[in-house]
Amino acid sequence: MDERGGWAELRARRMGEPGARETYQAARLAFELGRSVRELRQRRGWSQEELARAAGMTQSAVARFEAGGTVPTLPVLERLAEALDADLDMRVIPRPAA
Amino acid sequence: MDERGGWAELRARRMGEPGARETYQAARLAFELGRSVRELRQRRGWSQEELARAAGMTQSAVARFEAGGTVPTLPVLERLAEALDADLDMRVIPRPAA
DNA sequence: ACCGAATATAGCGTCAACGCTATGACGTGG
DNA sequence: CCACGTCATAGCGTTGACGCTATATTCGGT
Repeated sequence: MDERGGWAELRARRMGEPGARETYQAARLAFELGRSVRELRQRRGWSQEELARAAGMTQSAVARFEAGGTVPTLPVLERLAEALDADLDMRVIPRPAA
Repeated sequence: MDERGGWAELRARRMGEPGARETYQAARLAFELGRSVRELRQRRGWSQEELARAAGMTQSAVARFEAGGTVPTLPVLERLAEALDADLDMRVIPRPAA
């Protein structure tokens, strides 16, 4: 029954929980951010540990983040972006009033 | 000596602390996000309390956020954006390799 | 000056992200 | 098969965002 535990499981459960639509969105965002960071890292040929060092954290933290295990905070995102020579762009964009 | 305390003070101190450049950036981001949210809210003619209700929180929470008193988390940002009929856009943009 | 609405602060309990160390799982080259 | 590098998990203490209630401050209107 897919009882492997771990972050993937955790994430999946969060996304599935009803009534947590916003949390769902946040988890989704976290996941996508994780993916793009991983991509940038690999493009540089860096190991998680190298990135971790550059961003001032440990390999496990990077792994957790890339896997979408937790919803990251802005400071962490900022540090990762910085380490990857990237900019963290965030904005609240009003939807076109129908 | 401007010893009024409060979030503005807190924020200013954070931005000023040396060695915390990432935290500085995060605080800056938080501040700007707060401003844009406030703008959207006012454009709608909403009070903090109205927005708070729509976003599932209290007036004080909205005030704290708009003032940049704390670095907000993704779920909170998501809920605020949702309440304001807006989308939260985030991406890690690699700087053009010089 | 008074009143009521809107906003800013304060103080506090709770909970999840963060950061760490250690270890497991996986793969590859010797 | 074994050593090694990389990534995934686990467990745990610390810290700060979050959410609340209550109160202070500000401001416009009468």
